[in-house]
Amino acid sequence: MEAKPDTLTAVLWPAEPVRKRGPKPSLSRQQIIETAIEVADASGLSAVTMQLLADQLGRPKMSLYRYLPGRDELVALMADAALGAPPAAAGRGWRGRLRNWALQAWPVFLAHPWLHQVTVGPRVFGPNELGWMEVALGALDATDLTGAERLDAVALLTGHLRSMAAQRSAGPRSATDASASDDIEAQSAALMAQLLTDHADRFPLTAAAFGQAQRTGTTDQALEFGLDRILDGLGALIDRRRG
Amino acid sequence: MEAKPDTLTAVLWPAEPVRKRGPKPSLSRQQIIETAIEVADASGLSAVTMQLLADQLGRPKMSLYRYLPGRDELVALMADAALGAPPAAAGRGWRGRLRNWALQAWPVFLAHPWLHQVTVGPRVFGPNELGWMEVALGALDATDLTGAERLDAVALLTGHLRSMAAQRSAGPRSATDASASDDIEAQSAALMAQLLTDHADRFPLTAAAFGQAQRTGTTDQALEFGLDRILDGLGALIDRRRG
DNA sequence: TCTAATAGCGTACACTCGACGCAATTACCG
DNA sequence: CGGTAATTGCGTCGAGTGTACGCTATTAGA
Repeated sequence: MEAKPDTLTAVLWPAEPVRKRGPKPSLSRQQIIETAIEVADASGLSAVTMQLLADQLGRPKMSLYRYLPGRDELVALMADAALGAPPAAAGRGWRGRLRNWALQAWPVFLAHPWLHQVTVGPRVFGPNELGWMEVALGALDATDLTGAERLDAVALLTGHLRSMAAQRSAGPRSATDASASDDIEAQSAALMAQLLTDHADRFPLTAAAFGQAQRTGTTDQALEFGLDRILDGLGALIDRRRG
Repeated sequence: MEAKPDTLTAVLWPAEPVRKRGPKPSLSRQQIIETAIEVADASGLSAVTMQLLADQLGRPKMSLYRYLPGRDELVALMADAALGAPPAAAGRGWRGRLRNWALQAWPVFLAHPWLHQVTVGPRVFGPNELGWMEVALGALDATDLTGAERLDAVALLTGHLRSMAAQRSAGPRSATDASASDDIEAQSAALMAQLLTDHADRFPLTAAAFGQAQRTGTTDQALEFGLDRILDGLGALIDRRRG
């Protein structure tokens, strides 16, 4: 129920493995995490239930608690595992590297539609998430930005990524079918269109912009739009600092 | 459990009030929403339970379902009510107006630490949320941006606001005490500092940036940093379009 | 071989949201 | 001024959820 930062740290940053005495575990933490990620990818994070997970693994429910302190810790482990190892830095200059970094993170969020609602707010970072951050900060290493500015810049980028990822996949839904990603976005757009035609007098600008955008824009364009705007803004600051 | 777009629309955009025949309701939907917002502000969104709400109102639990189809609809109504009526457009030029718009939305997110996790993803917009969007689009009305670009620009801004709001208040926590906002952020920072000193060899850039930032940066600075970067980036595009 | 530590996991318990249906109340209409 | 019909109040119940606790079986180390 409650947040347990110390337990989360202990789980995400495991200490030395001690020699065991008792019987051999018939399951592994990695196994649980992997199937949990599969379930979450297919049916949403709310479908990741200790009961379902145990059924999937062919064990009784309570046996899972030998490997994990609780569900919160499982989710944290899922997030860091789903993020995966950070990519190698690639690209020309800070801008190219940062852009590549974001474009490499994007498919990760698309592959795990629940990831954006978990990598948010004050939390305990896992090794992989810290690794991604390290790579992003590496892109800004040659600039004259201060430490706080670099962190803020990376936070701005990740915030945009998460925001766009949220647009793709619904929030706390428990979708049963896998074809929900496009459906939900299209369904939401249709509903919005209906709403705006019904109340076009109260929201004329929104109705006009939406009507025009519906023929041209997609979410991928929104991603690139925000990305380029952020990079432009960062570029202006970096140039100002250097000059 | 499931998402019900049509029900949400019916609740958020109520039709004409029909004349009633039966006994007079002893509660009102507005009353429920208000106390639900109070509970959420004080103890987090997860504390908003039908049971607790009913206790707070001095009624049995099931009586609430006469006023609301279910919890999802309640949360949607809470969100639109907490957002409140949009502010009047104020400021010089598109930049001043957009900046004011964001700075007026910010305290709303701070006052309702759960709002950021609800105004996310494909969803049914309420009247107030659409009103806010209309005002933001009004700021860009004099520019040469296309409809899609204007929507993307507003989405970029709101994404940043939500991201910063999430940084302040924890995610799905159920904080008991009210002094959690500063505590959690400080606690998280301390934990991050500990983590980075423990593994400074693996994440040297992050450790350096964080150590430098911890003495200077706050979350309010991060908000303004991202805001100014976004506005700079939008300005570059707008100037390019005009020239 | 004996012992001590560990894994497996059955049985609770305290919660959650919500479906259903009956009884009481009140407004409308003849 | 009735009688009818619709609406509210809400008790009961079921299907979920996470997890504390403690007993038994197993196995590595002394």
